[in-house]
Amino acid sequence: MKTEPETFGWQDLVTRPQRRESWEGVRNYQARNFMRDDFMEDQQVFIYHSSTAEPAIVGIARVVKAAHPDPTALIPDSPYFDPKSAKAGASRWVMVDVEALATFEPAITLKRLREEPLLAGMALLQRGQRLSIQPIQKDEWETICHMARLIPVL
DNA sequence: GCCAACGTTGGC
DNA sequence: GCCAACGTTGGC
Repeated sequence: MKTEPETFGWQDLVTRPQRRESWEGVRNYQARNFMRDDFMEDQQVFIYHSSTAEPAIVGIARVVKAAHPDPTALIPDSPYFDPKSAKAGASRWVMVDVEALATFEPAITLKRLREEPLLAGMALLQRGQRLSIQPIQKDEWETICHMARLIPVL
């Protein structure tokens, strides 16, 4: 799951009550469908910082609540307001709730990801890939988990 | 700030 | 339903 740390970063998640937050604001159908169809409770996800000086995978979170309607689509003042949802009277977007589990120390930079041959096929690294929610293969997950120390968040 | 690569919109 | 114009993403 990508996020811009200036808006909502790993440290923000870690310092939330119970280290949990609703992942609101995803406004792309394909990304939404990944959350809706593929995100099971207890599943683990990588959190990635984008649009920052050192883009990197920064930690692992766990899905604590599967996809449910994202109400920010109905709030006119929200940056995630969606007129079509408002007109229909129901949000067409979903969010999942996640809980911070462990921090990569050091964070695994995009540069290092690109340098790892085993990750050549990883979705994130493909040309033109911009989705804020992306699938990852089990072997890619394992490879990445071994690229840095994992410090449990507590 | 540039710009490639998409995704979305809306006139027809 | 096509597709040009426009908007967004995100690394660099």
